[in-house]
Amino acid sequence: MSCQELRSVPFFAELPPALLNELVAAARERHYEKEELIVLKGDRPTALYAVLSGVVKLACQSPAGEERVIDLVGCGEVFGESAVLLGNPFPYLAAAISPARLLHIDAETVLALSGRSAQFAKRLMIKLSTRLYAHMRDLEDFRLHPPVRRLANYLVGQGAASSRGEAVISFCAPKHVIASRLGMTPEALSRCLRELSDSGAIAVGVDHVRVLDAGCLQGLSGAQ
Amino acid sequence: MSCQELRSVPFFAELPPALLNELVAAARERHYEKEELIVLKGDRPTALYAVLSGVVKLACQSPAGEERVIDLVGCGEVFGESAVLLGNPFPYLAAAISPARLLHIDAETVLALSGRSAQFAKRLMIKLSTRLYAHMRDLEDFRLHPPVRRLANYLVGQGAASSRGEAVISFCAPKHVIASRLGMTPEALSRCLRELSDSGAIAVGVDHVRVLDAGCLQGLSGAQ
DNA sequence: CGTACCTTTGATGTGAATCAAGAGTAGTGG
DNA sequence: CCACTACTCTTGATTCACATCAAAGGTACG
Repeated sequence: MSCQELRSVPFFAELPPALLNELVAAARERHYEKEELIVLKGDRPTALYAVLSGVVKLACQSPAGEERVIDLVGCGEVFGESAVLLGNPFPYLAAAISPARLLHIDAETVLALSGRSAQFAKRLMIKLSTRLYAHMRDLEDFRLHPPVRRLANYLVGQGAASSRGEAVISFCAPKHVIASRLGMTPEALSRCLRELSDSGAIAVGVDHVRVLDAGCLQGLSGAQ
Repeated sequence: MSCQELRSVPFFAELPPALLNELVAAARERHYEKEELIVLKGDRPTALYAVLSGVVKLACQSPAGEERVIDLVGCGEVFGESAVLLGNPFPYLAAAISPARLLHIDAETVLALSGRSAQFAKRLMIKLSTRLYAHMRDLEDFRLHPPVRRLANYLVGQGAASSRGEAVISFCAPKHVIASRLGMTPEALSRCLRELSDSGAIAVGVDHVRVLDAGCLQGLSGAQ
């Protein structure tokens, strides 16, 4: 583990070298196979996790055992901070969707640093607040937007808005996982994609979407 | 404004006197009428809010203008921290449900203190994490539990579990507001209350619920 | 006492889940 | 290289839970 690698994760990127060294000392790298579990719902938090490569899903499970994907966390992202800070059991399960390399950063160290370094505390506060905002958007989406609009929102959020020409968004997971993330069944996602493609806003490929009319998408997605 | 009053808000209760004095200096009290707006969705955050008395609803609005209650914040609670820390526009609207007294604590001061005091930063991190956990539970509820179960969860969360005898839970807002908070129509809430009362778990009063069989409620609510 | 609002109850409608095939797309082994 | 199997994805038919609509109690307040 090198400082270099740690700096590739935006969450850590701007921290001063002294802190990075402490974090590196508290970190260990681990490889996960496709579908391998990382944490179970209810586990005591022993580490903060950073995804170096691959994709990880966070999900909750119904009593019947079906699972709903809460979020997909990709390369360079971090998860588990709130559990570590609170010391509460993880409220969700985490599992690798593809083969993945993760960094485990010892919970004790994170906790200690959060008390000792104002800069680190600041990063944590910003990360927590950002996550909270994201969750609020999700909750709002679920509570007042129909599936098509949730899909449009998702595509816009994935960068459909960025280029004015034809942006291409590739799915980081099989469609049924994306469907679950968006709170629908695979069948529903399929129909929503078709609806958007019929309206000319997008062209659907096997594992990607080509954005033809970003304006239309954004109109649907409610962004001004 | 006195330190005494500030200390009545759990969020501030354990802070050292020096900090409390700074906070008091940055605080001003304001009264709101029933239904008066406190912040609009999209407002720049100018303060952290603490509820001294009354009840405040946080809500989002659909394009059509109907609103969905995200949370009800009562006496001794605090809201707006994430907006202040991030400096992002408020993602929801806040309005008094009943006549209310609020404390506005200047955003600049909050921001400055969060950088200067490890203790204050810690409180903020814990508050943010706790809120995140609450949101996760909400999202889970919406995504995989039917209305009756959401109601049961809510009642248990309100303290139905505490006493083993007959707990009484009084609604802090008119039923249609509670209904919105629980993601249902007033009609649906009415039917859910009836269902629980028919099953003998609760007895429904005008503005309260008497819990007769906490075990049954908790069984429904999924808590072990 | 009457008006206005909140709540309950019943009848109806609809969006999305579920159920059930079928079509496309890999991976495997002959 | 081509069949064979196992998925994943799409499409259509059906069902169901909840929202919506409509109207009738209740309750509070002037």
